[in-house]
Amino acid sequence: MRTEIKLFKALSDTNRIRILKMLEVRPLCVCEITEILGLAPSTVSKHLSLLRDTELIGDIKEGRWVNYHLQAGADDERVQQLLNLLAEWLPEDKIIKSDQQKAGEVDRNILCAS
Amino acid sequence: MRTEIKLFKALSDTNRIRILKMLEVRPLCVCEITEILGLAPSTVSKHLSLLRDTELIGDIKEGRWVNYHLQAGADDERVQQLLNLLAEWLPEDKIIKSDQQKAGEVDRNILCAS
DNA sequence: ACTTCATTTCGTTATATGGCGAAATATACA
DNA sequence: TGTATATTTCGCCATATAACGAAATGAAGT
Repeated sequence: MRTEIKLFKALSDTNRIRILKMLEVRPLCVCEITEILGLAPSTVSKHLSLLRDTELIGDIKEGRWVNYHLQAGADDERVQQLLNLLAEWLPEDKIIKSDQQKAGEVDRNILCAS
Repeated sequence: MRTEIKLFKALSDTNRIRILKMLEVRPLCVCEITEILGLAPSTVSKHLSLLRDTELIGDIKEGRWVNYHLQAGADDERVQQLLNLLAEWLPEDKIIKSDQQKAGEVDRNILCAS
C-alpha cells in the first residue's frame, strides 16, 4: 500500500501538479521550472526529487543541466494510469495553460545565469 | 485545480484508502469502520467527513446509524475515474483483504454498544 | 587548477495533518 | 420526559510538509 500512498501524496501538491503538466509539453531543466513557478531553486529541486522517487518523472543529465521528463513508459502500471488521468485533466485551468505556454517558450540559455 | 488536489489529498492516507476499499464490499456505518480500523470514533468520523467533502463517498442516515457508501455515480467524472482505478489496485494487499473480509462479516448489532 | 553556474543538501521555520479524549448533538426506545 | 448509544465537533498534541537561504556538490570552460 506504501507505493499507492506515495503516489497520491506526490500528486497532492499544487506546485507538483504544475510541474507534471509543464512536462507534458516538453522536458525541462530545474532553472526553467524554477522560473515558471517562481519558487526558490532548492524548493523546486525537492519537489523534483520527490516526484522522481515515485517514478512519475525521470531525469537525464545534459552538461550542467538536468533535464526532467515524464516517465512515459513507467515500469509501474499505476504510474502510467495516473499520468494518463492527469493528461486528461485541467485542460481549461488558467494557471496550467499559462505554465504550458511558458514551458514552450522558455530558453535556458537566456533564462539561466541572469 | 483545487478539486484535483483535494481528491489526491483525500487518497493520500492509509486509513482513508482502507475505508474506501472496505466500502467496495458494502456500505458500512461509523462504528463498523471504527472497529475494523482500530481507531477512535472521532478520528474515523473526521476521515469520513473529509472523504464526503470530495464526493468519493456519500452517507445515508438509518436510525441512529449513518451508512457510508462509495459514490458510485458521482457527478464529477474525476471521482469516478479515481474510484475505478482504486478498484483495480491492491488486490493482493494483506491488510486490505483482511479489512474486506471483516467488512463482509461484521454485524453492527453485535459490534456496537459492547 | 580555478572559476562559473546549475543543482542538491542541510538547517530552520511556519503551517497542515492525523491522532486522541471530552463534550455536544441526534435519534431510538422505555 | 428521560436514558442509551451512534456520531460529530472541539481543543490539544506530535509529527509531516513546504518554503526559504546558506552551504556543498558537480560539470564546463578558462
